[in-house]
Amino acid sequence: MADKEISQAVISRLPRYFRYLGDLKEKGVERISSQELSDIMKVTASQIRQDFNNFGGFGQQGYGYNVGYLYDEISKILGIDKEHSLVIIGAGHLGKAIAGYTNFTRRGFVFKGAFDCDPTLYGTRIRDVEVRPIDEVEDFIKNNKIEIAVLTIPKDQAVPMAHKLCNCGIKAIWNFAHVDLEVPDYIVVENVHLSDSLMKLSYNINRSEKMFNSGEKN
Amino acid sequence: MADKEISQAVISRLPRYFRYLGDLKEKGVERISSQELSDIMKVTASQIRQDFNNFGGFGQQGYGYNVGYLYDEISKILGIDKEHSLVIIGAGHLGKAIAGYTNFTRRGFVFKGAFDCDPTLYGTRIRDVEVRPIDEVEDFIKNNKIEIAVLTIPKDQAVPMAHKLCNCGIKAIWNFAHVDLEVPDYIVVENVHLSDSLMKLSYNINRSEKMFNSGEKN
DNA sequence: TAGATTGTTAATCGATTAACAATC
DNA sequence: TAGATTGTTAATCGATTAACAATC
Repeated sequence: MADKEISQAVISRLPRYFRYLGDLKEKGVERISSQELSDIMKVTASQIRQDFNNFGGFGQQGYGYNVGYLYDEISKILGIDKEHSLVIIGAGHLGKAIAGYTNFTRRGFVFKGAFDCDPTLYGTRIRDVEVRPIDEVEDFIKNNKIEIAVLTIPKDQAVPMAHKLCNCGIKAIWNFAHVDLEVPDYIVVENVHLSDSLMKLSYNINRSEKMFNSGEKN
Repeated sequence: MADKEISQAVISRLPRYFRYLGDLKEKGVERISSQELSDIMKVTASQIRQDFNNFGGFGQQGYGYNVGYLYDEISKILGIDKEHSLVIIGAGHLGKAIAGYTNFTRRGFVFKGAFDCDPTLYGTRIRDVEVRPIDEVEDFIKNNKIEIAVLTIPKDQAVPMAHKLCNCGIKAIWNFAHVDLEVPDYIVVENVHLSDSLMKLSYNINRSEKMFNSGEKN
Protein backbone atom coordinates (compact mmCIF):
# COMPACT_ATOMS: atom_id res chain seq x y z
CA MET A 1 0.00 0.00 0.00
CA ALA A 2 3.10 2.03 -0.71
CA ASP A 3 3.08 5.04 1.58
CA LYS A 4 4.39 7.65 -0.78
CA GLU A 5 7.76 8.93 0.35
CA ILE A 6 7.41 12.29 2.02
CA SER A 7 9.94 14.96 1.18
CA GLN A 8 12.45 16.09 3.78
CA ALA A 9 11.32 19.64 3.15
CA VAL A 10 7.98 18.73 4.69
CA ILE A 11 9.55 16.77 7.54
CA SER A 12 11.80 19.68 8.38
CA ARG A 13 8.75 21.84 8.94
CA LEU A 14 6.95 19.44 11.26
CA PRO A 15 8.94 20.24 14.42
CA ARG A 16 8.10 23.89 13.97
CA TYR A 17 4.39 23.13 13.64
CA PHE A 18 4.73 20.93 16.67
CA ARG A 19 6.30 23.73 18.67
CA TYR A 20 3.58 26.23 17.80
CA LEU A 21 0.81 23.72 18.45
CA GLY A 22 2.32 22.96 21.83
CA ASP A 23 2.27 26.66 22.67
CA LEU A 24 -1.34 26.98 21.53
CA LYS A 25 -2.34 23.92 23.54
CA GLU A 26 -0.75 25.43 26.63
CA LYS A 27 -2.68 28.62 26.09
CA GLY A 28 -5.83 26.55 26.03
CA VAL A 29 -6.60 27.07 22.34
CA GLU A 30 -8.74 24.16 21.13
CA ARG A 31 -9.20 24.73 17.44
CA ILE A 32 -7.31 26.61 14.77
CA SER A 33 -7.74 27.16 11.06
CA SER A 34 -4.94 26.98 8.55
CA GLN A 35 -5.40 30.70 8.02
CA GLU A 36 -4.98 31.55 11.70
CA LEU A 37 -1.94 29.31 11.96
CA SER A 38 -0.61 30.93 8.80
CA ASP A 39 -0.84 34.35 10.44
CA ILE A 40 1.03 33.21 13.54
CA MET A 41 3.73 31.18 11.83
CA LYS A 42 4.24 33.34 8.75
CA VAL A 43 3.87 30.55 6.25
CA THR A 44 1.05 30.23 3.72
CA ALA A 45 -2.18 28.53 4.71
CA SER A 46 -1.87 26.54 1.54
CA GLN A 47 1.44 25.10 2.60
CA ILE A 48 0.06 24.18 6.00
CA ARG A 49 -2.84 22.26 4.46
CA GLN A 50 -0.61 20.59 1.92
CA ASP A 51 1.87 19.57 4.58
CA PHE A 52 -0.73 18.00 6.84
CA ASN A 53 -2.42 16.27 3.96
CA ASN A 54 0.68 14.31 3.23
CA PHE A 55 -0.32 12.24 6.22
CA GLY A 56 -4.08 12.12 5.64
CA GLY A 57 -6.66 14.62 6.72
CA PHE A 58 -6.30 15.89 10.26
CA GLY A 59 -8.84 18.68 9.87
CA GLN A 60 -12.50 19.13 9.26
CA GLN A 61 -14.16 21.37 6.71
CA GLY A 62 -15.81 24.39 8.23
CA TYR A 63 -14.09 23.81 11.55
CA GLY A 64 -10.35 23.75 11.07
CA TYR A 65 -7.94 21.63 13.09
CA ASN A 66 -8.25 20.45 16.64
CA VAL A 67 -5.06 21.62 18.31
CA GLY A 68 -4.64 18.72 20.73
CA TYR A 69 -5.38 16.09 18.13
CA LEU A 70 -3.07 17.62 15.56
CA TYR A 71 -0.34 17.93 18.18
CA ASP A 72 -0.65 14.26 19.04
CA GLU A 73 -0.69 13.17 15.42
CA ILE A 74 2.45 15.12 14.63
CA SER A 75 4.18 13.65 17.65
CA LYS A 76 3.32 10.18 16.30
CA ILE A 77 4.58 11.03 12.84
CA LEU A 78 7.84 12.30 14.33
CA GLY A 79 8.08 9.18 16.47
CA ILE A 80 8.38 11.14 19.70
CA ASP A 81 5.42 9.36 21.25
CA LYS A 82 7.85 6.53 21.97
CA GLU A 83 11.05 6.43 24.00
CA HIS A 84 14.41 6.60 22.30
CA SER A 85 17.56 5.65 24.15
CA LEU A 86 20.75 7.54 23.44
CA VAL A 87 24.38 7.66 24.41
CA ILE A 88 26.72 10.60 24.18
CA ILE A 89 30.16 10.02 22.80
CA GLY A 90 32.39 12.88 23.86
CA ALA A 91 31.78 14.27 27.35
CA GLY A 92 33.01 17.80 26.69
CA HIS A 93 30.91 20.91 27.08
CA LEU A 94 28.82 20.15 24.04
CA GLY A 95 28.12 16.61 25.18
CA LYS A 96 27.21 17.86 28.62
CA ALA A 97 24.98 20.57 27.19
CA ILE A 98 23.04 17.99 25.23
CA ALA A 99 22.90 15.48 28.06
CA GLY A 100 21.58 18.14 30.38
CA TYR A 101 18.95 19.38 28.05
CA THR A 102 15.82 18.32 29.87
CA ASN A 103 13.52 19.12 27.00
CA PHE A 104 14.88 16.13 25.15
CA THR A 105 14.01 13.92 28.08
CA ARG A 106 10.52 15.33 28.01
CA ARG A 107 10.21 14.27 24.39
CA GLY A 108 11.19 10.71 25.23
CA PHE A 109 14.89 10.82 24.48
CA VAL A 110 16.45 8.94 27.37
CA PHE A 111 20.09 9.58 28.12
CA LYS A 112 21.64 6.23 29.05
CA GLY A 113 25.40 6.47 28.66
CA ALA A 114 28.33 8.83 28.26
CA PHE A 115 31.77 8.04 26.91
CA ASP A 116 35.05 9.86 26.63
CA CYS A 117 38.67 9.08 26.00
CA ASP A 118 39.93 11.28 28.84
CA PRO A 119 40.68 9.01 31.83
CA THR A 120 40.26 11.85 34.31
CA LEU A 121 36.58 11.89 33.43
CA TYR A 122 35.94 8.20 34.00
CA GLY A 123 33.54 7.73 36.86
CA THR A 124 32.43 11.35 36.96
CA ARG A 125 28.74 11.81 36.44
CA ILE A 126 26.51 13.69 34.06
CA ARG A 127 22.96 13.68 35.32
CA ASP A 128 23.33 10.38 37.20
CA VAL A 129 25.09 8.76 34.29
CA GLU A 130 28.67 7.69 34.74
CA VAL A 131 31.24 8.62 32.11
CA ARG A 132 32.91 5.47 30.77
CA PRO A 133 35.99 4.77 28.65
CA ILE A 134 35.25 5.23 24.99
CA ASP A 135 36.24 1.70 24.04
CA GLU A 136 33.36 0.33 26.03
CA VAL A 137 30.87 2.06 23.81
CA GLU A 138 30.23 -0.81 21.40
CA ASP A 139 29.45 -3.36 24.09
CA PHE A 140 27.32 -0.87 25.94
CA ILE A 141 25.23 -0.16 22.87
CA LYS A 142 24.76 -3.85 22.14
CA ASN A 143 23.88 -4.77 25.70
CA ASN A 144 21.51 -1.89 26.27
CA LYS A 145 19.93 -1.76 22.83
CA ILE A 146 20.80 1.88 22.35
CA GLU A 147 19.16 3.53 19.36
CA ILE A 148 20.95 6.83 18.99
CA ALA A 149 24.60 7.81 19.33
CA VAL A 150 25.38 11.48 19.75
CA LEU A 151 28.80 12.27 18.35
CA THR A 152 30.35 15.23 20.14
CA ILE A 153 33.97 14.36 19.47
CA PRO A 154 36.50 16.03 17.14
CA LYS A 155 36.21 15.29 13.43
CA ASP A 156 39.25 13.07 13.16
CA GLN A 157 37.86 10.76 15.84
CA ALA A 158 34.35 10.90 14.46
CA VAL A 159 35.02 9.01 11.25
CA PRO A 160 36.51 5.84 12.77
CA MET A 161 33.93 5.99 15.57
CA ALA A 162 31.06 6.11 13.07
CA HIS A 163 32.60 3.11 11.40
CA LYS A 164 32.66 1.17 14.66
CA LEU A 165 29.13 2.15 15.51
CA CYS A 166 27.81 0.55 12.35
CA ASN A 167 28.43 -2.90 13.77
CA CYS A 168 26.63 -2.73 17.06
CA GLY A 169 23.02 -2.25 16.11
CA ILE A 170 22.75 1.51 16.43
CA LYS A 171 19.88 3.04 14.47
CA ALA A 172 21.00 6.63 14.16
CA ILE A 173 23.89 9.00 14.62
CA TRP A 174 23.39 12.61 15.64
CA ASN A 175 26.60 14.05 14.31
CA PHE A 176 28.09 17.27 15.68
CA ALA A 177 31.54 16.69 14.17
CA HIS A 178 32.39 18.82 11.15
CA VAL A 179 32.72 15.96 8.76
CA ASP A 180 30.41 13.91 6.57
CA LEU A 181 30.07 10.38 7.85
CA GLU A 182 29.79 7.36 5.59
CA VAL A 183 27.49 4.74 6.97
CA PRO A 184 25.19 2.09 5.47
CA ASP A 185 21.75 3.08 4.16
CA TYR A 186 19.83 1.73 7.08
CA ILE A 187 21.62 3.95 9.59
CA VAL A 188 20.23 7.43 9.87
CA VAL A 189 22.63 10.36 10.11
CA GLU A 190 21.47 13.78 11.19
CA ASN A 191 24.18 16.41 10.99
CA VAL A 192 24.50 19.54 13.07
CA HIS A 193 27.34 21.44 11.48
CA LEU A 194 27.64 24.50 13.68
CA SER A 195 30.42 26.04 11.69
CA ASP A 196 28.32 25.83 8.53
CA SER A 197 25.57 27.65 10.34
CA LEU A 198 27.96 30.34 11.52
CA MET A 199 29.34 30.84 8.01
CA LYS A 200 25.84 31.25 6.66
CA LEU A 201 25.26 33.86 9.32
CA SER A 202 28.45 35.59 8.26
CA TYR A 203 27.32 35.63 4.63
CA ASN A 204 24.01 37.12 5.61
CA ILE A 205 25.66 39.89 7.60
CA ASN A 206 27.50 40.92 4.44
CA ARG A 207 24.37 40.63 2.37
CA SER A 208 22.32 42.63 4.82
CA GLU A 209 24.92 45.38 4.98
CA LYS A 210 25.00 45.67 1.21
CA MET A 211 21.23 45.75 1.02
CA PHE A 212 20.70 48.40 3.63
CA ASN A 213 23.54 50.61 2.50
CA SER A 214 22.72 50.74 -1.19
CA GLY A 215 19.27 52.15 -0.69
CA GLU A 216 17.20 49.17 0.30
CA LYS A 217 17.28 47.13 -2.84
CA ASN A 218 14.82 44.51 -1.75
CA MET B 1 24.31 47.12 -11.02
CA ALA B 2 21.89 45.05 -9.02
CA ASP B 3 23.72 41.93 -7.90
CA LYS B 4 21.00 39.37 -8.35
CA GLU B 5 19.92 37.96 -5.01
CA ILE B 6 21.41 34.53 -4.47
CA SER B 7 19.16 31.85 -3.04
CA GLN B 8 19.76 30.55 0.47
CA ALA B 9 19.86 27.05 -0.99
CA VAL B 10 23.10 27.98 -2.74
CA ILE B 11 24.50 29.76 0.30
CA SER B 12 23.79 26.75 2.48
CA ARG B 13 25.98 24.65 0.25
CA LEU B 14 28.97 27.01 0.27
CA PRO B 15 30.33 26.01 3.69
CA ARG B 16 30.40 22.39 2.59
CA TYR B 17 32.32 23.26 -0.57
CA PHE B 18 34.62 25.31 1.58
CA ARG B 19 35.25 22.38 3.90
CA TYR B 20 36.08 19.99 1.07
CA LEU B 21 38.28 22.53 -0.67
CA GLY B 22 40.15 23.10 2.59
CA ASP B 23 40.78 19.36 2.86
CA LEU B 24 41.98 19.19 -0.74
CA LYS B 25 44.25 22.18 -0.21
CA GLU B 26 45.78 20.51 2.81
CA LYS B 27 46.41 17.38 0.79
CA GLY B 28 48.28 19.53 -1.72
CA VAL B 29 45.74 19.19 -4.52
CA GLU B 30 46.09 22.19 -6.81
CA ARG B 31 43.38 21.82 -9.37
CA ILE B 32 40.05 20.01 -9.51
CA SER B 33 37.30 19.66 -12.08
CA SER B 34 33.63 19.88 -11.26
CA GLN B 35 33.40 16.18 -12.13
CA GLU B 36 36.09 15.17 -9.65
CA LEU B 37 34.55 17.31 -6.93
CA SER B 38 31.19 15.81 -7.81
CA ASP B 39 32.57 12.32 -7.19
CA ILE B 40 33.99 13.27 -3.80
CA MET B 41 31.08 15.31 -2.55
CA LYS B 42 28.25 13.28 -4.04
CA VAL B 43 26.53 16.18 -5.68
CA THR B 44 26.11 16.69 -9.43
CA ALA B 45 28.86 18.42 -11.38
CA SER B 46 26.16 20.55 -12.91
CA GLN B 47 25.10 21.86 -9.53
CA ILE B 48 28.68 22.67 -8.61
CA ARG B 49 29.18 24.72 -11.76
CA GLN B 50 25.85 26.45 -11.37
CA ASP B 51 26.57 27.29 -7.76
CA PHE B 52 29.97 28.81 -8.46
CA ASN B 53 28.69 30.71 -11.45
CA ASN B 54 26.31 32.63 -9.27
CA PHE B 55 29.37 34.59 -8.23
CA GLY B 56 31.09 34.83 -11.59
CA GLY B 57 33.44 32.33 -13.17
CA PHE B 58 36.05 30.89 -10.86
CA GLY B 59 37.17 28.20 -13.27
CA GLN B 60 38.83 27.85 -16.60
CA GLN B 61 37.68 25.76 -19.55
CA GLY B 62 39.82 22.71 -20.14
CA TYR B 63 41.51 23.12 -16.77
CA GLY B 64 38.91 23.13 -14.01
CA TYR B 65 39.18 25.07 -10.78
CA ASN B 66 42.26 26.12 -8.88
CA VAL B 67 41.71 24.79 -5.38
CA GLY B 68 43.46 27.55 -3.48
CA TYR B 69 41.88 30.32 -5.49
CA LEU B 70 38.41 28.84 -5.20
CA TYR B 71 38.91 28.36 -1.48
CA ASP B 72 39.86 32.00 -1.04
CA GLU B 73 37.00 33.25 -3.16
CA ILE B 74 34.45 31.26 -1.18
CA SER B 75 35.90 32.55 2.05
CA LYS B 76 35.42 36.09 0.73
CA ILE B 77 31.84 35.36 -0.31
CA LEU B 78 31.09 33.97 3.13
CA GLY B 79 32.75 36.97 4.72
CA ILE B 80 35.13 34.86 6.77
CA ASP B 81 38.16 36.63 5.39
CA LYS B 82 37.37 39.37 7.90
CA GLU B 83 37.13 39.31 11.67
CA HIS B 84 33.77 39.15 13.39
CA SER B 85 33.43 39.93 17.05
CA LEU B 86 30.94 38.00 19.11
CA VAL B 87 29.58 37.75 22.62
CA ILE B 88 27.95 34.78 24.23
CA ILE B 89 24.81 35.34 26.23
CA GLY B 90 24.29 32.39 28.52
CA ALA B 91 27.42 30.85 30.02
CA GLY B 92 26.10 27.32 30.45
CA HIS B 93 27.59 24.25 28.85
CA LEU B 94 26.38 25.19 25.41
CA GLY B 95 27.79 28.69 25.68
CA LYS B 96 31.07 27.31 26.92
CA ALA B 97 31.19 24.73 24.16
CA ILE B 98 30.81 27.43 21.55
CA ALA B 99 33.23 29.82 23.23
CA GLY B 100 35.82 27.06 23.40
CA TYR B 101 35.46 26.02 19.84
CA THR B 102 38.81 27.04 18.45
CA ASN B 103 37.82 26.45 14.86
CA PHE B 104 35.59 29.48 15.00
CA THR B 105 38.51 31.56 16.14
CA ARG B 106 40.50 30.23 13.22
CA ARG B 107 37.78 31.48 10.87
CA GLY B 108 37.95 34.97 12.31
CA PHE B 109 35.16 34.83 14.86
CA VAL B 110 36.62 36.53 17.89
CA PHE B 111 35.06 35.79 21.26
CA LYS B 112 34.96 39.05 23.21
CA GLY B 113 32.44 38.73 25.99
CA ALA B 114 30.34 36.32 28.02
CA PHE B 115 27.21 37.10 30.02
CA ASP B 116 25.02 35.22 32.43
CA CYS B 117 22.38 35.94 35.03
CA ASP B 118 23.89 33.58 37.59
CA PRO B 119 25.92 35.72 40.07
CA THR B 120 28.09 32.77 41.07
CA LEU B 121 29.55 32.84 37.56
CA TYR B 122 30.46 36.52 37.56
CA GLY B 123 34.21 36.91 37.33
CA THR B 124 34.86 33.31 36.32
CA ARG B 125 36.63 32.97 33.03
CA ILE B 126 35.97 31.24 29.73
CA ARG B 127 39.08 31.30 27.61
CA ASP B 128 40.46 34.50 29.17
CA VAL B 129 37.11 36.19 28.96
CA GLU B 130 35.39 37.17 32.15
CA VAL B 131 31.72 36.30 32.65
CA ARG B 132 29.71 39.45 33.34
CA PRO B 133 26.22 40.19 34.61
CA ILE B 134 23.68 39.91 31.84
CA ASP B 135 22.41 43.45 32.23
CA GLU B 136 25.77 44.81 31.15
CA VAL B 137 25.41 43.23 27.75
CA GLU B 138 23.88 46.21 25.95
CA ASP B 139 26.57 48.66 27.00
CA PHE B 140 29.27 46.15 26.27
CA ILE B 141 28.00 45.61 22.74
CA LYS B 142 27.77 49.34 22.10
CA ASN B 143 31.19 50.13 23.54
CA ASN B 144 32.99 47.29 21.83
CA LYS B 145 31.13 47.34 18.52
CA ILE B 146 30.16 43.70 18.77
CA GLU B 147 28.68 42.24 15.62
CA ILE B 148 27.25 38.91 16.69
CA ALA B 149 25.33 37.85 19.80
CA VAL B 150 25.15 34.14 20.50
CA LEU B 151 21.98 33.33 22.41
CA THR B 152 22.44 30.26 24.58
CA ILE B 153 19.78 31.07 27.14
CA PRO B 154 16.38 29.45 27.73
CA LYS B 155 13.57 30.34 25.35
CA ASP B 156 11.61 32.51 27.77
CA GLN B 157 14.65 34.73 28.33
CA ALA B 158 15.59 34.73 24.65
CA VAL B 159 12.65 36.75 23.38
CA PRO B 160 13.08 39.82 25.64
CA MET B 161 16.84 39.60 25.20
CA ALA B 162 16.53 39.65 21.41
CA HIS B 163 14.34 42.68 21.79
CA LYS B 164 16.97 44.48 23.87
CA LEU B 165 19.73 43.54 21.46
CA CYS B 166 17.99 45.32 18.61
CA ASN B 167 18.83 48.69 20.09
CA CYS B 168 22.55 48.42 20.58
CA GLY B 169 23.89 48.04 17.07
CA ILE B 170 24.23 44.29 16.89
CA LYS B 171 24.30 42.92 13.34
CA ALA B 172 23.32 39.31 13.89
CA ILE B 173 21.94 36.87 16.40
CA TRP B 174 22.97 33.23 16.44
CA ASN B 175 19.97 31.78 18.19
CA PHE B 176 20.13 28.47 20.03
CA ALA B 177 16.90 29.03 21.95
CA HIS B 178 13.92 27.03 20.76
CA VAL B 179 11.86 29.97 19.77
CA ASP B 180 11.50 32.17 16.70
CA LEU B 181 12.80 35.65 17.34
CA GLU B 182 11.22 38.77 15.94
CA VAL B 183 13.75 41.39 14.99
CA PRO B 184 13.96 44.15 12.38
CA ASP B 185 14.87 43.28 8.79
CA TYR B 186 18.40 44.56 9.03
CA ILE B 187 19.34 42.19 11.85
CA VAL B 188 20.31 38.72 10.71
CA VAL B 189 19.01 35.74 12.66
CA GLU B 190 20.50 32.31 12.21
CA ASN B 191 18.67 29.62 14.15
CA VAL B 192 20.10 26.40 15.50
CA HIS B 193 17.11 24.51 16.76
CA LEU B 194 18.63 21.35 18.17
CA SER B 195 15.34 19.83 19.18
CA ASP B 196 14.04 20.23 15.64
CA SER B 197 17.08 18.39 14.40
CA LEU B 198 16.55 15.60 16.91
CA MET B 199 12.90 15.22 15.93
CA LYS B 200 13.87 14.95 12.30
CA LEU B 201 16.29 12.23 13.27
CA SER B 202 13.51 10.48 15.15
CA TYR B 203 11.24 10.63 12.11
CA ASN B 204 13.96 9.19 9.94
CA ILE B 205 14.52 6.29 12.33
CA ASN B 206 10.86 5.36 11.90
CA ARG B 207 11.04 5.81 8.17
CA SER B 208 14.18 3.76 7.86
CA GLU B 209 12.70 0.94 9.93
CA LYS B 210 9.61 0.81 7.75
CA MET B 211 11.69 0.82 4.61
CA PHE B 212 14.04 -1.91 5.59
CA ASN B 213 11.40 -4.14 7.13
CA SER B 214 8.89 -4.08 4.32
CA GLY B 215 11.30 -5.42 1.73
CA GLU B 216 13.38 -2.41 0.80
CA LYS B 217 10.85 -0.22 -0.90
CA ASN B 218 13.24 2.36 -2.16
C1' DT C 1 45.55 21.68 -32.90
C1' DA C 2 42.68 18.40 -30.18
C1' DG C 3 40.91 17.41 -25.75
C1' DA C 4 39.05 18.83 -21.70
C1' DT C 5 36.10 21.26 -19.08
C1' DT C 6 33.89 25.39 -18.04
C1' DG C 7 29.98 28.81 -18.43
C1' DT C 8 25.42 29.08 -19.73
C1' DT C 9 21.10 28.00 -21.90
C1' DA C 10 17.33 24.81 -22.14
C1' DA C 11 14.68 20.92 -20.15
C1' DT C 12 13.07 18.66 -16.22
C1' DC C 13 11.73 18.04 -11.87
C1' DG C 14 9.84 19.19 -7.44
C1' DA C 15 7.95 22.35 -4.22
C1' DT C 16 5.00 26.16 -3.30
C1' DT C 17 0.96 28.79 -4.07
C1' DA C 18 -3.64 29.59 -5.86
C1' DA C 19 -8.16 28.14 -6.68
C1' DC C 20 -12.21 25.79 -5.88
C1' DA C 21 -15.23 21.86 -5.28
C1' DA C 22 -16.36 18.88 -1.39
C1' DT C 23 -18.25 18.75 3.02
C1' DC C 24 -18.73 19.64 7.82
C1' DT D 1 -29.53 25.71 5.34
C1' DA D 2 -25.59 29.03 4.78
C1' DG D 3 -20.93 29.88 6.02
C1' DA D 4 -16.55 28.35 6.85
C1' DT D 5 -12.74 25.88 5.91
C1' DT D 6 -10.71 21.77 4.53
C1' DG D 7 -8.80 18.47 0.98
C1' DT D 8 -7.19 18.36 -3.45
C1' DT D 9 -6.37 19.62 -8.17
C1' DA D 10 -4.26 22.92 -11.21
C1' DA D 11 -0.97 26.77 -12.01
C1' DT D 12 3.19 28.88 -10.90
C1' DC D 13 7.50 29.35 -9.39
C1' DG D 14 12.16 28.01 -8.37
C1' DA D 15 15.80 24.75 -8.15
C1' DT D 16 18.20 21.00 -10.17
C1' DT D 17 19.90 18.50 -14.02
C1' DA D 18 21.16 17.88 -18.80
C1' DA D 19 23.20 19.47 -22.88
C1' DC D 20 26.28 21.89 -25.56
C1' DA D 21 28.64 25.86 -27.47
C1' DA D 22 32.53 28.67 -25.94
C1' DT D 23 37.22 28.61 -24.85
C1' DC D 24 41.37 27.53 -22.48
